[in-house]
Amino acid sequence: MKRYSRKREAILEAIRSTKSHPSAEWVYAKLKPEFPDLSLATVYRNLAAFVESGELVSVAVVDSKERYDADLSSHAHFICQQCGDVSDVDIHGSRELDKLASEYLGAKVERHELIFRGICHNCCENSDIAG
Amino acid sequence: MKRYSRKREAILEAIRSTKSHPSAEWVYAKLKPEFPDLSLATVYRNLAAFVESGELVSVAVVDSKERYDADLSSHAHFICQQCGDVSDVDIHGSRELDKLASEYLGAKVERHELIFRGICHNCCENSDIAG
DNA sequence: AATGCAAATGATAATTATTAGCGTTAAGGA
DNA sequence: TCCTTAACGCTAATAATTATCATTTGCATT
Repeated sequence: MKRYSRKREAILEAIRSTKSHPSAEWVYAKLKPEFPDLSLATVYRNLAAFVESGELVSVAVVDSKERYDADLSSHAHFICQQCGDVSDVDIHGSRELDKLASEYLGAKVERHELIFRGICHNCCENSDIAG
Repeated sequence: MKRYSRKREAILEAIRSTKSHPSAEWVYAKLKPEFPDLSLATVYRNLAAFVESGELVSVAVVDSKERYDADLSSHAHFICQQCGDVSDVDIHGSRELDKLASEYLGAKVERHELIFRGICHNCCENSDIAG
């Protein structure tokens, strides 16, 4: 039977509170002050459970670290190759695409993800100054 | 100065020889018989160098393992969530998309990747038999 | 309120892909 | 042939994630 857990709730809320698509480590650091006895394992455990249950989505792995998103609407992402920042791109993927791919492959296509890569606005400016 | 290396050539050729989008480990296993003194570190080193130089592309990380592609044309991929198989989907991404995202973000968008996820044809059939 | 069961947790050891360090080998210009 | 150093093999190190297990705690039942 599934039981209530204040920490679990806080972990979900932490992801929901930001558009930065955080990592497990980020969540841990954010909640540690409020929950001094929080264990990193609990963060990993709950994040995995939330992805499993569909309440969170894994967006990408950036610098070897998995990044999560609580925004379940179909949208694209941009990843800065310099600073690792992950941001939303409001281009909505159509179910049509999944259908197209499904017919092409003869597979059961459940979803797709669209990821742009490049250098973000901030990093562009900074390299301007440096260069 | 860059020097010739038979092993390096073989590593690139191994990736080029298949549409399976192999991992470093796969390349190592494939070449080990022909090069008994091949080191796994050499495979990793050369794969990273090829990605750096643009001769290979990193497609995705599947089951914690990085997967490579020698097909540099812009195309999408499908990843089976059951068996980890990675296959091509001949939907070509347009430069228009990158431009759109670039304007949306004010960033320098270099490329994008489109990844479909689901259950591949084979795994669908097998689960039919099993169920 | 006390009790009992199993879910949830904390702490930490284990796992594992990848990278770094370092001494050796060998490509290829002089 | 000699010399420089790129490329290599070997292996230790790194680091994110997972597994293990003893303890804690939510909550249904008494």
